[in-house]
Amino acid sequence: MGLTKSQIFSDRQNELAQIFRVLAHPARIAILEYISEQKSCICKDIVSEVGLAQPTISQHLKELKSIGLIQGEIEGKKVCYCLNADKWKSVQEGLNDFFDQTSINCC
Amino acid sequence: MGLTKSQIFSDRQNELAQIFRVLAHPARIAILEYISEQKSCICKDIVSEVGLAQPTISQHLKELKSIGLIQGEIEGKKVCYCLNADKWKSVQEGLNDFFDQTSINCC
DNA sequence: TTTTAATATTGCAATATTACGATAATAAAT
DNA sequence: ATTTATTATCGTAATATTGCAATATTAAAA
Repeated sequence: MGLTKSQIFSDRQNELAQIFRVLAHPARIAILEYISEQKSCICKDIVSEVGLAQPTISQHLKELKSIGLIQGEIEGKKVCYCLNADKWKSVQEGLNDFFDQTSINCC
Repeated sequence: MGLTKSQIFSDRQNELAQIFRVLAHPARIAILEYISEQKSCICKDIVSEVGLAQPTISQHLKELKSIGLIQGEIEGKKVCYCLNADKWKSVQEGLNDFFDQTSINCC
């Protein structure tokens, strides 16, 4: 079918999966790495750096914004993207909680 | 198109994305959590616990196995699944490296 | 105010993923 | 040997994702 049955899972499970999903594309990894390396993080520069078409990058940026990992500040006709440090930290902590709580209790 | 252009990204970026992709489904989160909670972790039990059809669970288990997060031991006609503790730890460390290295250097 | 530059949105084609019925494979139980 | 139980695989339908050309939007520059 292709339709994830989200309703049978807990909110926490769906939220975790959603975070993983946003990170589950090499272009979005590359964008995050590039943004974090640069002082200036203009969309146009991301396009040339990553090597995908501008609408494609814009779409990936939208997904990263959807969970708050990055934020875009409008500066004239440019948009300056940067990481959201607080969200970045809290996502990392959330994932660590998942890894820690899913302890080993093997057969 | 629907075809990720993996060749324009680094191995590391593709590998990270691949790990995130495998974790990016609530059923697989639920399976990992359930396996870790149980002493015995037979496929049939996962099917009743998670609430998806047996072929669907089998497919999800295959994906989790593909990156080594779980392993299945054949016991007669049953298969006993458990977490791979070493891989679990190394994946967690790899993701933490990514989060730490992607430092904040904002505009 | 027209042009130019930067970014977002829309529409669409192609591939990927999800889910499950049907069926195969395997091994224990009868 | 046949049946039963457990898991894996195949085939297929439906939804999701990826990527980009075309176009819209917005604001600076000329």
